[in-house]
Order: sequence, then C-alpha cells, then structure tokens
Amino acid sequence: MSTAQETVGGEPQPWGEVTPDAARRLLVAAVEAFAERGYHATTTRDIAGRAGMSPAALYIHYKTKEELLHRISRIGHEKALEILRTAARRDGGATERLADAVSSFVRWHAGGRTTARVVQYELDSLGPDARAEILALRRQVDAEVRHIIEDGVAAGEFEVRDVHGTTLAVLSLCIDVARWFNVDGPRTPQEVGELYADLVLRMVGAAK
Amino acid sequence: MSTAQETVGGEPQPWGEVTPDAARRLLVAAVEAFAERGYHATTTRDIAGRAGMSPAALYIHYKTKEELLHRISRIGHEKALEILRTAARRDGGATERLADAVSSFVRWHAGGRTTARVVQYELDSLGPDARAEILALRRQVDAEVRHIIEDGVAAGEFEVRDVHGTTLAVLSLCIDVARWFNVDGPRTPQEVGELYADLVLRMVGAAK
DNA sequence: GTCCACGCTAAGCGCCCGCTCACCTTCGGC
DNA sequence: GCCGAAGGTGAGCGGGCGCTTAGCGTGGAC
Repeated sequence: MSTAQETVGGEPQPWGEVTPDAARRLLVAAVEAFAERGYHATTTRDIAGRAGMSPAALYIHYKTKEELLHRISRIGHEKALEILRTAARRDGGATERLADAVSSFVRWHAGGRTTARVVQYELDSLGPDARAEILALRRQVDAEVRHIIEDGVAAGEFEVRDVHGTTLAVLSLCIDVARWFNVDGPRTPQEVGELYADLVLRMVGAAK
Repeated sequence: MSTAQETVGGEPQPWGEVTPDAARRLLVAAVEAFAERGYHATTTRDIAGRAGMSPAALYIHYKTKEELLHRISRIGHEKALEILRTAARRDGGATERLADAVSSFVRWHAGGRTTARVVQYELDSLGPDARAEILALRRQVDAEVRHIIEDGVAAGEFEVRDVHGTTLAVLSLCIDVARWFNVDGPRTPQEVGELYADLVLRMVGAAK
C-alpha cells in the first residue's frame, strides 16, 4: 500500500494526492486533453473516454467540467509555488538562489509541459471565484521571485533599475517555456533550465 | 476617399487592408471576441452581434469561422514580421538594431494586445494547412532576430554562448507580453518596450 | 420604370454539447 | 444469505452550436 504522495517505486508521483484512483485517472486524462486542445475544445466525453470510462462516470467524482480545471489549476499552482519556495529558502547568496529558482521553475514548465500549459494558459476559463483564488496563489509566486531579487540588490550582488518590471520579465521568460517547449526538440528540460538561469543572472546584472 | 491602408485621419489603421467595410467590422469583432474568450469559446452569433449584424451575415464574407481566424493570424504575423524587418534593416550596429527590434516588437504586443493574443495563442485552433502556413511566417520572425544576434556576435558587440537558445528566449520574452500586459496597469507599452530592450541587451552581453 | 446583382435577414436543420437519471453490479459487515 | 453503500453504465434531455436556405430591400445601369 502506498500513501497518497508515493507510487510503487517510492518516488513522488504527479497527482498522487488525488484519490480515489478513478478520480485521478479522470484528472490526468483532463490535463492531457486540456493541454492538447484547450479547455473549451475538450468534451466531457473525450475526458471520460481517455480514462476508459463512460461519460456519466465523470459526474460521480466531479460536479462539473469546470471543477476539474479548478482542481488541476490549484494543485499545479501549489506545486509551482513549492518549487520556488524551496529555491528561495535554501542556503546561499541571492545569485545561487535565483539561479536555482529559475532552473527548477523552467524544468517544471518544460518537463511537465502538459500540466504547465493548462495551469498557465487556461486561467481565463475559470469562473470569477475560482479565478480569484488562483490569482492569490500567483501573487505569492510573484512575491517569491521578487524577494530574491530584492535581496540581491540589497546585498550588492545585483544591479537592477526596475525590480517589479524585472521580476515580471523573469517569470514571463519561465512561463513561456510551456508554450514553445517540445519534448522531441533538441533541448532537454535540464539544458533549458541552465541556459535560462544564465540569461536571468545576466538580466539582473549578477557578477559573473 | 481613403485608400485601403489609410483612415480618415491619414494614419495607417489596423485591418485597413480588409475590405469591404462589413468584412472588416466582422473581423475586428472576431479579434476582440477571440482575445477575450478564446477561439473555441466564441460563437459565430457573438461575432456577428458585436459587428451589429445577423449570424448569417458572417457567411457572406467568410466561408467558415476558422477562415476568420486564419485571416487574422496571417495578417497579424505579417505585421509582426514587418516590424522586426524594419528594425533589423535600419542603419546602426547590432546593439541599436536589437534594442529597436525588441522595443518595437514589445510595443506591438502590449499596445495591440487583443490582436497579439489571438496571433500568438490561437495557432493550435487552426487546421493543419493553415497552421503550416503560419509556422513558415514564424520561422521568418525567428530568423530576423537570430540574424541580428549573429551579427552582434560576429562584430564582437555581443557575447552569447547559445545563439539559437538566446534567440528563443528573446522572442519568448516579447511574446509573453501579450499574456500579462494590462492596459489599466502601471506601465505604458513604451515603458515596457524600453525596459525589455535593456534587459535583452544585458542577456546578450552587450557593452553598456 | 424595369431589372437584377448584391448584401443581408429570419428561420431553422442536424448535430453534439454538458449534464442527469434510472438502473445495475460488486463487496465488506454481520 | 442479506443488505446498504459506493462506483459504475446506457439512454437521453434541453439547449446551443456552426452553418444553410429562401426570400427581402435597395441602388446603379440602361
């Protein structure tokens, strides 16, 4: 028996916190479908079909199609936030912490491209209440990166004119990876992460 | 009487090349609707309604709803390419040309945010043939930026390890502006353009 | 004045959508 | 062996979708 966050191999598995098993299969199917075709172009019949179930089965585990998107979006944003927090709170100077934050954030967007696409680009498909909840998580994401940059400026490691604008640009660069990254392309998530960390350090004027 | 590309004021106006007038009104309505809600969530009744016409009127000027998206996407990409080409071919060193390219490209994405959103994010809603045509335009966009960076490296103005990767990052930064830019926010398109041009020059290691 | 091409509308067709409902297993508790 | 809860299915409802068609108003050519 594995706990919610573990899998047979012992590694943490994506969506491990979603139970029961049928609910998780439906959610994984929804992530794939939403990432490929977009929320509005995906039908409940398509989601249920990918999970090997009848259309009606979806409504045993989720009240509406939108609830599926909401759950995906919240879990995804929490994971993104956790990744950035881990990097922000490690030991080391602002330079190391920013490089770590960018490279791990980029790896997540590239490696989990289907999830990241849904999380980053389907926000507007949520209703007002759900969107407001997710936007609060986004502000926390923004704050984590901004604090690292502020630390770097205060310590004299960085030279930045517009902290807010630069924070926006750093996040923007990372997030857009989900739009263009191709698993069959020439770069691995690891390589893109390293390249982007280097580019970001240049953007903030970190000493080489 | 104004020509296709002119308006009453003499300034070039967006979508001026689309005639007759009713076809242009439908197209402008479609751009707004697609940008707000996405292609699949937009109905033909919504588009026609915004243009002040009946649903059937759409099919006098366009064969399908997809043809509208195709036309918007092609014209938008051609405009984007023109902006980059103008910057790439002006006089001056690679540093000035890259700064000009980034700032004008960003201004276009911020100022014409509705159009840019449709152009950059609704590509996957096109059918295979239309998508292939648009992807060819995208490769030309990519090439324009890459050539400026290559020129800068050859002239010793830039110091770049991965030219292709850096090109991707520069375009990525510009394109993502269409996702987050808010007309009611604190920054004007002009300001974002200047900030981003500065950040990009740092990314390529241009001398200050 | 007549005519017809053009631009447009009202009505609606066929389809598929999100979602529901009545019913059918399967299985642990006793 | 019986029962209720949990989890599933097949059929289908109401509605809105993209798109079509028959017909109307109008303005320029002659």
